Parts: sequence; structure tokens; C-alpha cells
Amino acid sequence: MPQAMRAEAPAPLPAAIAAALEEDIVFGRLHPRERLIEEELAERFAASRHNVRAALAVLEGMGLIERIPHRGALVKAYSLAEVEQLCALRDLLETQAAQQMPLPLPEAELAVLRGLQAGHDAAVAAGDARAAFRANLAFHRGFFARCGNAFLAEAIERLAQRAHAIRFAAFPDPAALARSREEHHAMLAALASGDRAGLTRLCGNHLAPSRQAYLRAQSAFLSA
Amino acid sequence: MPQAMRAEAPAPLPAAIAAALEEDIVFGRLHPRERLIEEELAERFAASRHNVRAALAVLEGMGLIERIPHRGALVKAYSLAEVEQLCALRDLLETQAAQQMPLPLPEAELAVLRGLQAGHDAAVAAGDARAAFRANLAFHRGFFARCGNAFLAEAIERLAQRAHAIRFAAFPDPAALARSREEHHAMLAALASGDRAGLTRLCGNHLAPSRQAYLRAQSAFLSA
DNA sequence: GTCGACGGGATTGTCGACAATCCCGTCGGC
DNA sequence: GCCGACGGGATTGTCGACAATCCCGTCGAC
Repeated sequence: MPQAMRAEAPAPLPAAIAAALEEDIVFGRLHPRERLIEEELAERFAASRHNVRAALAVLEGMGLIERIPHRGALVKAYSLAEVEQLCALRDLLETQAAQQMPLPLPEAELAVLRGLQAGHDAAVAAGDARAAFRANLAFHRGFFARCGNAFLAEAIERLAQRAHAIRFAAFPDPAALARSREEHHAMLAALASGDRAGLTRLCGNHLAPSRQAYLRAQSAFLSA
Repeated sequence: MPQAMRAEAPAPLPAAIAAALEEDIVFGRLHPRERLIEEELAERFAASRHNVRAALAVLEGMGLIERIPHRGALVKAYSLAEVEQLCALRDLLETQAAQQMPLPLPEAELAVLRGLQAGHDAAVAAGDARAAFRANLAFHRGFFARCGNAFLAEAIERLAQRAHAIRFAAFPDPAALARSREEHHAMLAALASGDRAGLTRLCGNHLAPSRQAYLRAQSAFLSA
């Protein structure tokens, strides 16, 4: 709960508050079932309660928190069965995206993706987990946008957001970050060479770690 | 624009306003690109502008309208390419849902779906397009919920909501309503007998009419 | 001793009013 | 005559304050 605000901008808009809370959830500073109280957040972010409220609405739309009327907001907790379902659907959609992506990717688009990945590399090298998280999102967004179906790309992004609530288990691990980085480079190589089979396989494997980490964390929690 | 409010409840909550506007879009009373002005809506629904604003946020989340900061809200217009992409993704997800649905469906669940379809039948028989629309949504929700993956069911529902903005072209047609009704019954029969191939085929065919109707309406519009 | 009514405190939800922004018709200068 | 600054009007965005709701500890009755 004690957490200095990071608002350097003159006005802490709802989007900034939502992003900060999103990171708190991803990095486990807010654990599942934890309650979010509007006035506390308003004080922490030096924002009005209206903006906090709007931010909570955003997070609810992303599936990261749950709001119960007149009762407040909680960080959403996912059961094992839900994690399995979520991963299965992500696998389906990301595989589909890989299969319909035009290959090999034009050099101009490849360059954009390489630029995004350079940002990710830098963040990982610097050990900046927060920046790595954001850069990772940006790379994935750019990558799946290339599948040619905006609705598919949006659905994939939405599911990835939902998975944030379970990803906290995997993300702080530097080895996982490095592995993610390597996989991104392998994906770029497959895009460049037009290796569709490899690309599809990479996409499937890429989301396995977070699922496994969650299951591990969950079983550790249950046995504790 | 002239449209009596249908609020019989003492308080017109945001959800009710959103539902009414959703229907206006589905039935073509609000056409694509039409502007939605908060104060006008507040007067029409005898609600506060706050509630109207919340309703607009809901509709934006459903992809039915577009909001531009400081500029207001418009009914969202979809291009032909977007319609194709939307339909392709719906096809993928609904086919997947049909393929993983446990068959044959237990009698208790079948009874629930039959009850929902009875409501749809009644609305179609009565020629009540509004009720038919709602009952159709309820049947689809109940149907796809049976696929065993809540995220898949939710994604399907979200895409169906988005399709509302293009469905207006098909919905007022009584023949289409009757056909939809028949297809629902065929789906129920497939669920009962465990005919997975038939079920999958039915799901695919079931969303073809709205796409075709949209393309027809679009070409008619372009040639006008 | 247990159960149900009651109230204080904390928290969320809603309202009216004001401030900020944008569009567009108008005007003055070059 | 055309271009850019300017203001009026319409519309959206934000604030502070108040009302509604809920949780939970307390008390009294059976």
C-alpha cells in the first residue's frame, strides 16, 4: 500500500492512474482480492475521486478488477480453471493470427517491430521491469496488429490484459524476461524469413511460461 | 430524433439508456455517423447528463459508438473490410465453441435453452422486433455459455454486440427473423442428438445472413 | 446463549454548477 | 479577394458537496 506517486505530469488523468494500478497488479504489489478504496487512491495519486473512479472503470473493463455496486473494487482473482480457459483461448487466437499473417513481412513493417523490440531489449538490459513490461506490451501489440484483422488483434490484446492479473507470478523473474526477449527475436527472424510454421510454434510457446508460473505459484499458495 | 422515452421505471439508470440506444442503433433509428448529444439524450430519457454520459461510456465499450474528446459521440460506422474481418473472427470463435461443446447436452441445460428459445419464438410470432432482438441475444448467450470456456463465450458475445451496428440491415426483415428462429431449433436438435458436425455447420451458417444483408445494404448505399 | 433489530462509521453513488474546449461565422488586414 | 485572428454559442469535461448504501459492532429480547 505505501507507494509514492509517480505523477510527473501536471495533471494525473484517469489513464495514468489506471496504468499505475495495472502495474501494481502485474508486479504483485496489489494481490488478488485486495480491496481498492477510492479515497485512498485519490490521496495517493493526488487526484480527484472522480478520476480515480474513471480509472477503476477502465480497469474493470480490462478485467483486472471487479466492482460490486456499493461495495467497492477488488483485484480480480482467477481460478485454475479460468487460467486454463484463458490460456487456451489465447493460444487459439494467437495461433490463428500467426497463420494468417502475410509472410514474409515487408521490410518497413519489420523495421517498426525491430524498433519496438530494441526498446524491450534496452529495458531488459537495464533491469527496468516496469519499462520492460510496457515495451513488451508495445511489441506484442505491433506484432499482432500485422495479422490483418483488427478485431483479432484487439481480442488478443484484451486477453493479454486479462492475463496480467496472473502474469505477476512470472514477470519479476529476470530469466523469464531474458527468455521472452530471445523469443521475440526468434519471432522477428521467422517474420523476415517467412517461416510460418516456426512463427506459429513460437507464438504458442511464448505464452506457456506465464501459465506455468501461475500454476506453480498457485500450488505453492495452496500448500502453504 | 423524435422518439418517446420508454422509461416506465422510476429511475432511468445508465444501463437502461444504453439498452435503448443500442436498440435505436440496431433498428436503424440512429444511422452510422449520427451524432449523439448528451443534453438531448438527457432530456429524451428524463435523466441526468451524468447517467447519459455513463451510458455512452458503455456503448463505447461495446464498440457501438465512437467518442472523440471534447467533440462528442457518433454512431460507429464499419467499412466493408471491417465487416469481413468481424465476420471471419466470429466464425472462428463460434466454430471453436461448437467444436468443444460437450455433446449431447444434459437434459437440464437443454431445457433452459428451450425455455429461452420459447421466448424468442413468442416474440417472433408476435412480430415484436424489440423483444425478438432481446430474446435472440439471451438465446445466443445461453447457447455459447455451454462451450465450457467463459472467456470464449464472452469474446463471442462482445463480437456479437459489435455486429449490432451492422445487423440493422438484416433485422427488420420478418423472413430473416423466421429463418433465425428455425436455425435455433435446428441447433437445439443438434445439441440434443449430439450431432457435432451439424452443430458446427449451423453456427457457421447462422451468422451469414447479417453479413450478406450488410454488404447488400452497403452496395445499395454506394450506388445511390 | 443466540438471534435479530439498531445505529455509527466508512465507502460508494449522484447531483448541480462551473470551467474548458471546440466549431463556425465574422471581421479586419494585407 | 483571401487569410488569419477573434469571439459567440454550443457542447463536453470536471469539481465539490451531499445523499444513499453497506458493513459491523452493540444491545436488548427470548
